[in-house]
Amino acid sequence: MSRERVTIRDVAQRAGVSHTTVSFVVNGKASANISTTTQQRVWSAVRELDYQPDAAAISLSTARSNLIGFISEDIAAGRYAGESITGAQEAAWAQGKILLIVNTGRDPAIAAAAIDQMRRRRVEGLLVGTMAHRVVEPPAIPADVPTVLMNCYVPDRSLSSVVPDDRRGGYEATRELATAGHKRIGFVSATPAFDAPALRLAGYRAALDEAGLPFDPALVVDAHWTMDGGYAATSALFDGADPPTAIFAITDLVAMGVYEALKERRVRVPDDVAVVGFDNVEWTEMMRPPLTTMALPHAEMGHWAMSQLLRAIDGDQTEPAHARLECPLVRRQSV
Amino acid sequence: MSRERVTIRDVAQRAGVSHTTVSFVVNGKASANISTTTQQRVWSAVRELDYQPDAAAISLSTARSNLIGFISEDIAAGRYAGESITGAQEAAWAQGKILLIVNTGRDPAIAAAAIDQMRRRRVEGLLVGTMAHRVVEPPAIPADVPTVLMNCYVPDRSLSSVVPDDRRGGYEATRELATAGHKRIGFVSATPAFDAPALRLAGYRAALDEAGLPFDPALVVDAHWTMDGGYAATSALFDGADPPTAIFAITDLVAMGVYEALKERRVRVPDDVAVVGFDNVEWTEMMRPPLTTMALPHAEMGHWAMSQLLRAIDGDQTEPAHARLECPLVRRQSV
DNA sequence: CCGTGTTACTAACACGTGTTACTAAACCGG
DNA sequence: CCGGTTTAGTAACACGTGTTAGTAACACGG
Repeated sequence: MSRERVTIRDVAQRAGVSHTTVSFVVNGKASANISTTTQQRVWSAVRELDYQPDAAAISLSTARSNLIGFISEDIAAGRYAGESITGAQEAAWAQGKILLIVNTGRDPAIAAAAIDQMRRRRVEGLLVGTMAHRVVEPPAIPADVPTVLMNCYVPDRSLSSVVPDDRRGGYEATRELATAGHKRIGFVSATPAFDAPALRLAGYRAALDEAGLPFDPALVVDAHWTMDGGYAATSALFDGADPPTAIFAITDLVAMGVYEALKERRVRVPDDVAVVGFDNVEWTEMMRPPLTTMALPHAEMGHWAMSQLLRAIDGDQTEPAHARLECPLVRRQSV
Repeated sequence: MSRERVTIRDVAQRAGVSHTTVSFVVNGKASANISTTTQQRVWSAVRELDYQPDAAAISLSTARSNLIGFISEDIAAGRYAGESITGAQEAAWAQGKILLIVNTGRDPAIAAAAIDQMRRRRVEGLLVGTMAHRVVEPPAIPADVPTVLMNCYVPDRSLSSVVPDDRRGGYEATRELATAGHKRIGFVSATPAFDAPALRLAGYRAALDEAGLPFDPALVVDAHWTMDGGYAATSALFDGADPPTAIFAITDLVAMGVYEALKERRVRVPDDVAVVGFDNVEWTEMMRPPLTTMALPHAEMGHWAMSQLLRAIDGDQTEPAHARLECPLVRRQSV
């Protein structure tokens, strides 16, 4: 309020040089031009006046904003968005880029307005993330701003994207159970419009094959994507003949329902039946027993997406790239 | 990449007017100046060229960035940051302001660099949020950028702040138990360097007083701020003479430990002992029975903070303001 | 003393917008 | 037809930086 802004010209005046010289010194382009003594004079003037270059002026002049847009579907639902932001920021920070974040709350109007804002702000690239691994409509993004999708992808693969490797996750989860000696492994699945279920099922079958176990359709039950769903599906499984000795649950939430059903039947975990979940949500370690589960690599996806984006911005990479990131197995005590 | 940016001058040329006229029309300052027909010509040129004003140029020219800085301590820990962001963005969106978010991860170096960035970017205001309700060092923010603290405050109250009303939360939690007829209400507390414990304890005592119940120090036990802490404290309580019939747990996490200890002793919730938690973390509804708890108003704090900030930016409010926001009781089945 | 580099800078323009001060034309009452 | 007022617009500058092209001073070999 009190004092005016310090501009590059104030610094120049104080150092007794032109503003051009200050610009050269501050931006490190002084190597061959400016004498050492002058550079020192400039730097001390900068320090004395506490000079901060104006980002807007720089953007205008250089046509580089150093801004990265981050559009998230639902930033308040669980930790996923926070983790991707953390990962993305970490990769961006070193390059002096900063994140402009908009939470759309799944409202297409807000999403459209957000993209507009991003264009006005001249973001150098765009990160778009969804909560669940799924296919999305190509967002209405101008072709000249590089974009990377997180946890989702477009049908024609024309935009870079990074997703969790759900198939391998399903494989590893099942293998963990097979390795523990289980012969009858149930899969409590669910069928929303996401990609995860089919992929995890494929991984489940691959692991059975590898272990020489037969695939028994009776062991695969569809549940609702909820705790009650897991409860009901497990009950059905155990009401049938020859129930499983291990269960792979499509989701930690579903696994919670599995636990409920098992407890009700006085079936102990992991002694009588082993359970593996998926997602590694924050409360899995508080389940009794703590749930062994597959972690979703949100932070890693954020990091990968940003690294890829930075490459695209620098022009090092013009073709869209795609990655499937590993879902690490988190061993706890349910197997 | 292909086509050049369309500027205000392109629009002007297409509409056959000066760029000044376009500026007037676009910014709605044309009321008394520009004829209706000219305005229409300008608007259609804008649409035909898909003109988007350059935010950097506007910032430079008007000295208004329409940016709000948001500095968060740990954006990936739980939902708290996501909720505040949602609330803050909601309030900012209507005014065309957008959020510049930095996650410090509690690293003072990053926090300092973040504030530097914010200054360069000419943010119009700053929101600073912490995970736990506590006092903080005044951040090194230039005096001329309005700031609002979320979930924390500075000792001298020189910066606006909004915090949860933990005292009232403790009061309501305890009253809920007293109203249900409980005469001996235990308080499983904890003593980290946050403000919540003392405030909630004060509320607890106030509610006891109001209900005409005596304060018995033996019913207040200190636990670690963990699940095991809650377990140990509860065990101690029930090993003593005359155990409580209800427990107010300082935290949902602690309440989880309380549940554990009660289950082990075959004490049923809520039939034998009622429990109330605090925080309303996402998995409370998955506890058995679902936990009655006090919700932390993160989204509301974000909203309040942003509204306050916008008032300060507009100059409507020059004195720092402070708010304590209610923690709503979320009734489930543990009482 | 002359030409040729080299060193150490600076003048001037560009970036895209907002805004103030000014003008040319039209209108209007007498 | 004339002076004043309104209408409709524009020229020119400001914002703060980056950058290109150019210059003055000096060294140096011949």
